[in-house]
Amino acid sequence: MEYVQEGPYRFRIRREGDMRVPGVVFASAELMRDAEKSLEQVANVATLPGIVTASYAMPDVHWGYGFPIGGVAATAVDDGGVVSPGGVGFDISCGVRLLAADCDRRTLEPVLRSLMDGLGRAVPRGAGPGGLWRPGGHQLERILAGGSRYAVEEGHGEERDLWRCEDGGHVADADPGQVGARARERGTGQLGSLGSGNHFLEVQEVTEIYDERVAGAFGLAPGQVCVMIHCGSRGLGHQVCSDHVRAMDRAMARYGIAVPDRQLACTPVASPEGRAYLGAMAAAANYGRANRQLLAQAARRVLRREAGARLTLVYDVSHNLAKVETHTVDGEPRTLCVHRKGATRAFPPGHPELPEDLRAVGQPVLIPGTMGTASYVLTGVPGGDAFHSTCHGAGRVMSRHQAARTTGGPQVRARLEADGIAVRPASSRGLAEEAPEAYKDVTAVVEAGQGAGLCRKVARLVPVGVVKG
DNA sequence: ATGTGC
Repeated sequence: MEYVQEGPYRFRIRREGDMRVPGVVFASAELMRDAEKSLEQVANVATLPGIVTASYAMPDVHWGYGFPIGGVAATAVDDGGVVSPGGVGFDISCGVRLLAADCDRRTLEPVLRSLMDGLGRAVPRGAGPGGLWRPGGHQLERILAGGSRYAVEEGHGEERDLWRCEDGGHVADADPGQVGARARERGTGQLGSLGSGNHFLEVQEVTEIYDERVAGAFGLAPGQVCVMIHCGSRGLGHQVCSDHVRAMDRAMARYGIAVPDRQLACTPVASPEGRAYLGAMAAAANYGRANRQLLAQAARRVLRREAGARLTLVYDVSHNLAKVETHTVDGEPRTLCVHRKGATRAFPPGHPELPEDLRAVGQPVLIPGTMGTASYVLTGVPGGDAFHSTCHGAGRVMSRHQAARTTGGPQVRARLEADGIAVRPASSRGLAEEAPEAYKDVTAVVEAGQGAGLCRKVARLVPVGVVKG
């Protein structure tokens, strides 16, 4: 796939063939070498009906189901624009929650071992069922409609948490009726669990602040202990995606839509199938939000008991979601369905959807690294391209299989512990698959995002202890 | 990501 460099962190794939818009990749020249493998997918997305401006790729882009992971695509709702489950991904509303503790790393040191043991016991993880709260009666229905808001109403959190959640903790327009029986069955036994793969709960330390004013508004200071949670909607989201991909695949032809890859199955946002998917997706997103809310409560209990520390929510944001938003296109305000898959919303200062106490500084953007490396807190910037979006993490360079062949669980654990990082893994193989060298350099990814004018660095956090899915 | 496959 051919491309031209347009700036130090910007590359363009020229519009040709069935592409309706060009492709734009935000990356350094070095990251572009990894990105090259998924440019075909960036170009395929550019053919979708109603797509506006460009098919975007973030610096951590890699191959995904239909759409690349690290892709952003917006379609015009009033102009036949489509919605595609592949543009959200299987793990609907997968995202990150960051909590700040009222203590620093030094005070934690003497209790670190018992703290990690406590977290290891308290946090359900790994493949399959097992969660903190098995919803009974109409509770699952309420979770699908109410997300974190309902979890807090049921006593799993503080009212203030909701101020610091994207969408106030629950996505409006959820339609639980579009979540099938199988998805519900899978979801009932997994609420309040990390899952597996790159999902984790980490105890971290703030080691660097790049912007004191913004960090202060986020509630972050040097040396401070934080807890970062990265997880999604488990089997429920996965089943919702599978069910609606199948339905759209069957319905697509009736709308006269042809796509270069079946995995791009889509129908107009305004079609019954499009509405059904968006309603089910919002319900799965609410399940994902409640999931992170419950895990945060478990972390709070353990930190209180083992370290006498209190956790305050910094923010909770998804990096797998489609949302109907208003953006200016060619000088006109347009209603767009913005697909962010492995891409994080990054609203700039002054955005009306931000809570009042964050309005002056912008939205916290939470970027999880790998087990052995740093994570970052960023903020949105004025004029940010790609419909106010940026990267979502390091992004894989090695397949799971390749990583497990290269190293073993015990080696990964030994290396991390030599670096002073305590590990509580779900499985040894999983640990090997998640070896830091299987990922890109998260620092290079974040630098490229900032260089491209998509976001700005606020703080760097390093792992102290990892509870691994 | 995922009861790691249709």
